[in-house]
Amino acid sequence: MGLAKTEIFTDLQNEIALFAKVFGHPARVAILQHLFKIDTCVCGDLVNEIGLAQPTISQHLKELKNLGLIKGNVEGTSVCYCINTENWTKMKAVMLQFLDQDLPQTTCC
Amino acid sequence: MGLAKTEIFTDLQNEIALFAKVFGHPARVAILQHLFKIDTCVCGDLVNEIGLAQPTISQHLKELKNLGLIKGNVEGTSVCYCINTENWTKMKAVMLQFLDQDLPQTTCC
DNA sequence: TTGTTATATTGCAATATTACGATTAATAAT
DNA sequence: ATTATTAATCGTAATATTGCAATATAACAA
Repeated sequence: MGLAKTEIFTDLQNEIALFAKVFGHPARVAILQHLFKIDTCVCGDLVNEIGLAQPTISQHLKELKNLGLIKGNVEGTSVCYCINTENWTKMKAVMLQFLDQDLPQTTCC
Repeated sequence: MGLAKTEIFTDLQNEIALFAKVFGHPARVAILQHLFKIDTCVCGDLVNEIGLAQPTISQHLKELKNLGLIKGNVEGTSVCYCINTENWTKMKAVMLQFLDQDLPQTTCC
């Protein structure tokens, strides 16, 4: 199929999966790390920094923007991107809750 | 293509993406949540619990096992699965480092 | 041995993802 | 106005993912 049966899972499970999915490509990880490092930068900088073609970077930026993790601001012919700190914090809370569960005491091996 | 250019990214970026990718499907999130909740369970229980076909669950379990996040133990005709707590802790450290970066002070909008 | 149960593997169809060339749109500079 | 610059969009090829039916495997039971 190639299509997840989202309807049989909880909203939280689907939300976690959606966030995780967007982090599931090293280019998007690299974009976010770069934005954290230098606060704001234009699309062209990311193209140079990362080394993928401009349409490819643009596509990755779009996915990050769709999930609300970054914001873009048009400045002349450039577009300046930055972390959406409010949404990042919300996302982090969701992911931490998942990652930070109490480890089981019993294991099977 | 459908194939990430992993060679242009750092080991850490690729590692983060690999972990995130495995969390990028709600079935695998659900499996892990269930294992955290009841410590250990056999494959068949997960099939009932989650509601996907047995081969599908088996495939998701394999991916979690390949990344080292769960362990499987053969018990007669059943296989008992549990969280690999040591590797989970290691994974968590990597992901937290990524998620918990200091928020930028400057934004572009 | 024969059958039963539980899980893994194989094969495949449907869909999604990744990457990029070509093009478009929008602003800026001359 | 014309041209350059920047980024988004479109179209498409290559590959990956998801889900399951069918089958294989492995352990136990009678």
